[in-house]
Amino acid sequence: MKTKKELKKEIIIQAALELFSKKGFYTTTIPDIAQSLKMSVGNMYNYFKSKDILAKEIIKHISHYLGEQLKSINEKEISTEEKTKQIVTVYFQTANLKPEMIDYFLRVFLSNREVFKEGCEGMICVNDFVTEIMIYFEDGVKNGELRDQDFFSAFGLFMGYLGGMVFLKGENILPNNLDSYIDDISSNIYKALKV
Amino acid sequence: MKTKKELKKEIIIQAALELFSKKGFYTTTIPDIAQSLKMSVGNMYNYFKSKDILAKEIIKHISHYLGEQLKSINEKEISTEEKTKQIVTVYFQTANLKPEMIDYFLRVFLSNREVFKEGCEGMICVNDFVTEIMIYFEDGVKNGELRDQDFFSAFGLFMGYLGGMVFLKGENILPNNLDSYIDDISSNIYKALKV
Amino acid sequence: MKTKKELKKEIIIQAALELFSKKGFYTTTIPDIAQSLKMSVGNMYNYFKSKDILAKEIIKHISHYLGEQLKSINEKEISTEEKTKQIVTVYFQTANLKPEMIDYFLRVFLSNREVFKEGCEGMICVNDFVTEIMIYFEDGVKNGELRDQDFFSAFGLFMGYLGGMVFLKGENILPNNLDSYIDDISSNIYKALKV
Amino acid sequence: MKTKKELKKEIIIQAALELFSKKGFYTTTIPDIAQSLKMSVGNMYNYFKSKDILAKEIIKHISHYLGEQLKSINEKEISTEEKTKQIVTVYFQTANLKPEMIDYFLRVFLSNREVFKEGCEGMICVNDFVTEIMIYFEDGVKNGELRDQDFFSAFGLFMGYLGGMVFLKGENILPNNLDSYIDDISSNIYKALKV
DNA sequence: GATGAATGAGCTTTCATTCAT
DNA sequence: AATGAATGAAAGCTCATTCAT
Repeated sequence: MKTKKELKKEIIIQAALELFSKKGFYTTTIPDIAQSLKMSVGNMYNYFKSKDILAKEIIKHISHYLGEQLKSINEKEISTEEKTKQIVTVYFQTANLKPEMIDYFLRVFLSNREVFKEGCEGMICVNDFVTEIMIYFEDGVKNGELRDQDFFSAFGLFMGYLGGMVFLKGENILPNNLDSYIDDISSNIYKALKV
Repeated sequence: MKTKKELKKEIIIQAALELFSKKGFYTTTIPDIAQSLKMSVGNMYNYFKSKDILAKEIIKHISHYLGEQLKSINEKEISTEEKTKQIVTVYFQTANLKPEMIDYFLRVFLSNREVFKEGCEGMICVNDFVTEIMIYFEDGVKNGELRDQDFFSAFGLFMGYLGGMVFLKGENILPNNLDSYIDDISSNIYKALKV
Repeated sequence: MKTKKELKKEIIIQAALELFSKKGFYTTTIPDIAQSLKMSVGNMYNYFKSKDILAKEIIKHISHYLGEQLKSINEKEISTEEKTKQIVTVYFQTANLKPEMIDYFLRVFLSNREVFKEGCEGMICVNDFVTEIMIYFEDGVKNGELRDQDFFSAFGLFMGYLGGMVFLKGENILPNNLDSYIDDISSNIYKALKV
Repeated sequence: MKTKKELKKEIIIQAALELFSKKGFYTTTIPDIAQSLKMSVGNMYNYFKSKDILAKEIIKHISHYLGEQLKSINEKEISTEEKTKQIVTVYFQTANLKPEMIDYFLRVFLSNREVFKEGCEGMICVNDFVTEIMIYFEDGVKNGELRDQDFFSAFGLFMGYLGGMVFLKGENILPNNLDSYIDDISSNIYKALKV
């Protein structure tokens, strides 16, 4: 069971996540976060020893959340083609319902290497999420639906494509909402990856 | 002919581009840039009135450079399939030879929206580049090779995919060098977009 | 009752007032003020959000102080002639005992309009003080001692004259101390204003 | 006859006077002045060795100009009462036609002591002007119209009063234009000074 | 005389972090 | 756990002045 302290940490993570994703890492200050929680600056440091550490906890939190979503898809008894569509759907749903998560991933985690350099080497901090994509891919290859190409080429396609679309949406460049692209995009991806 | 001042501006742009892409926008200071050029801080401001303005000039510079590359491909009398491959090749070549450009695009321009908000609305600052992708796509549709889908879906695929791969490379996650993925990736993209 | 923070703000106001009036607004730096209080520069900003805001608080403080002095004179049951003399006396006393106040008024507030433009429109920031002069004048007119001329003409005489004398004193141009002029000056003023 | 250099110096003085009086001494930069004259920054320094020196030349220029005006009044064969009125008139006329002069006097010269400390000790830089006021006063005493009081008390009244009125005008506080106050004010002054 | 690039000291302001309470 | 005052380093930017041309 979660301790009181753990619960408060989660509340802080959520508030910080929203601010970082909206305003950027460097333009969000610790006082900003504290104030949004009506908490004192000093007390924040009782929960997270530094701004950087907080940032790293957030990306782990996001990775865990997304990983859980994908896991439940991977466990279904459906074709890889269908899984592809469901993953795209879940990703866009998250972008719609919890846009701060995807934004954080794209604009904070991927962009501020210096912050995550120590403590998130490789893909440590997004392990939960990457692992599930890997499982999706390997299952697809095993069951004969997907070509056995280099995993990273497939991963780059998947993540780059989806990230790119959410990014374009965030810039108000897309004429339609994300959902309307689900068919096109999952079809594009599946065509690219299938045998 | 370029004035002395214009030449110096380009030298500054190059130095700043390298530092921003390597260390990030907020962690690179004007003194950093000045020092790397053995120039005084004050004099920097004779060329660019603010750090933000410098950042915007850089992205325009990059967009122009990439746009020119793509333009020469678009003008060739070759199939869209071949163009696809050449675009991927040029992009990865740039990522190899001038990695700071792609990095800047991915990690500075796309991530620090507050910096580019004013002055780069929509895609103004990357117009040269986006236009060429648009031409590539429309030509492909016209000559019957590509499906007539929403441009942004295609654009997101292209840019997200390539950006994602370069990103993974930057993280030292890819086991092989970028060139070795050219065939896989251009083939994946073409499969995704063709009729 | 005053909070600790309010008390500290007053201490800062006093220190800044002394420095601004002695050295001028632009030639006094925030580090100067902080150092005179053995306080850190950053902490100054916990009390006043900017140098300009500090300057505005100071003039309000002075106006309030002088206003209170005049108020107690206005409330006395004495002739306007006597009031005139007492006002001159109080003004010169302040110039002697708290010269920084009169100096600030003359040399910082009246001279650096760009600083006080926003937030001190009209006479907002010196309202307490001006109001009492207005009451003095109107009472004098009502009781038949003073001519009913345009208030500003009378105000300009009063304030210009007194300010001018203090200024001359500050320049070490006056051969005698201010007090020795009280009779001459209050008599000059009264002669100028009486019916 | 004036040399070319002297003429150019006067042009610079006029431009600087306008800017200093409008924007203040510290908020007007040498580039500002140079630009307003379409002159290079470096060349400015061929005429005035520093910003401070320029400021001092300007006040001497103003004092000379006003002194000439007063001199012509002092030389007239008219009563001191009439002279009083003419002096007020000339002062207000200047405030209307060349407001930058009076503004400079009030807001730059009188307020930024640190600038004029060296080189304008006492009243050196405004000697021409003060001398004429002194002559006006002494003549008035000699011919029996004015009381023989301390000169500075009279001077403070005159200058403080007039300065105060122009100041109030500059603040848009006076409901009427300055000319309409001439009678009131010269009468107030004369009443204050006469025997 | 004229130009304007170059210098560098110094300013205001911010902010992660600490610490006394 | 909680507060928020305090610290101090560092950032972006300005500007009087100089100097090579």
